[in-house]
Amino acid sequence: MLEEELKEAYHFIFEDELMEEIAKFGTLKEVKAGEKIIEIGEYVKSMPLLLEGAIKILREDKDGDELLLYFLERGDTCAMTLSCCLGQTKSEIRAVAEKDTKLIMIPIEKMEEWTSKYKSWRNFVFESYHTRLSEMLDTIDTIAFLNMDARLMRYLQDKAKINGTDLIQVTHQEIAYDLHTSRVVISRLLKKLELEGKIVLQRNSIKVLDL
Amino acid sequence: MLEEELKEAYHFIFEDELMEEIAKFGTLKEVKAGEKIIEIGEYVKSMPLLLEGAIKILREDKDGDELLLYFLERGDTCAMTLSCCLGQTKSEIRAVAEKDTKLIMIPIEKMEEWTSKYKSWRNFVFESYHTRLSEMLDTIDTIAFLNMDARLMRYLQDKAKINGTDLIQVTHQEIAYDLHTSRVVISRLLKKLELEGKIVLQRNSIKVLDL
DNA sequence: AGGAGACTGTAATAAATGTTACTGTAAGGC
DNA sequence: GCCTTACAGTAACATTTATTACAGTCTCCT
Repeated sequence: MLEEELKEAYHFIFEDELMEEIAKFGTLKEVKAGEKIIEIGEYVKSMPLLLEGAIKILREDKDGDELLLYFLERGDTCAMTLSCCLGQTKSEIRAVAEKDTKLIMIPIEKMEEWTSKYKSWRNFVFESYHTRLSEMLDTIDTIAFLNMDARLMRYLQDKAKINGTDLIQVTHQEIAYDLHTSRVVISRLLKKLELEGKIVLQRNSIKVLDL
Repeated sequence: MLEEELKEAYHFIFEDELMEEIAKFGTLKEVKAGEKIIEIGEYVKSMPLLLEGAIKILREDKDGDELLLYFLERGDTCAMTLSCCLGQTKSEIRAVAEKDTKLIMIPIEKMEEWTSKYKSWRNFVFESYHTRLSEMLDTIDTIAFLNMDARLMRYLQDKAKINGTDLIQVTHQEIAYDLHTSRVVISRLLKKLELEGKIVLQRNSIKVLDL
């Protein structure tokens, strides 16, 4: 069953022999929405391949407040974690399941081995780094170039897309945490977006119209 | 002569055989301070290894305004460019020489070859990605978590470090460009920092005291 | 039913940043 | 010297974001 899902998500990328190795040495991990997967400062002993679900990656400031960096989806791996594995350093980010999620965990010893052995694996790793750097640039653009209302709108759109529905289950406070601002600011801007006809507000959820 | 500088900067990292290949296939490129090295949207046909000098990496918003991402120094390579080379995509950033700079340009065909052939090269590439991701996180922290006065102070310290002197040759307008704000804001904050005894202002230059 | 706690709306105010406008001064060309 | 231009200082004002405070409503628990 693991093999099937693995195949579905990754057989376009990896050669058969590597697929077998992954199935052999990887272990399945299932996480419920909201559960923490990696904490800042932790040593990472295995690398995740995402089979199903979604993960949000967060950064923390010195006061313990958060900032959402980006989401990971099926077929993604966490280049940040990858980076930690290879460098044997502590995690610089926190990872939390956005939905119920299935992962395959690859022990780091295999990473090095596969890197020299399989071209497809090397390409996957490079490709992951590339995607992640692009995503980080996007994050920087959003933070540096956009006002809070535009950031909020983008956040809602991302969230809608990730969850595959325009009805987002989230409180104002949670949004405030992700965008590193205060609940009052979010409530105010959400109300403005509602008046502009872009969203509809309900208790504990938001319907995104403008998609 | 190229070989000597190359050796000085990279012989800790690369095995002898690879050093020879680099010397053979790489071409020396010299850039004066202020000169543009890579432009956004350009296809990159070779990868730079920094021998000497410093490069600043910039991002641009839709109005053409800039934002400084980070500096590169000796021994660094531009993971962003690397990423572009491997993926055959356009550059997402602009690179400008911060000081007079010497580079070795590696043709991209060699990259793929060396990646499978030399372990030290693979490690270098992975290491570069790791460093770059960390640097990007740092940039995000600075933008997202700090006020403009703290960002300014950090900017001045970085710049002093890169140029190896506490007397920075720069105008308020240039700083404003790098930090993506206006000249007036920078002048105001610089004056405040001067009153706090952290810097001394002169025409076209700033002396950083608090280091 | 009643109470506690989470969630939302909103006003009032403060602080940070952005914008416009004007001044004075230094440097370089003629 | 005189003119032009770049650079820096600063005031006045606008906008954006942050903070504090409080009220109203919904949900769940007992």
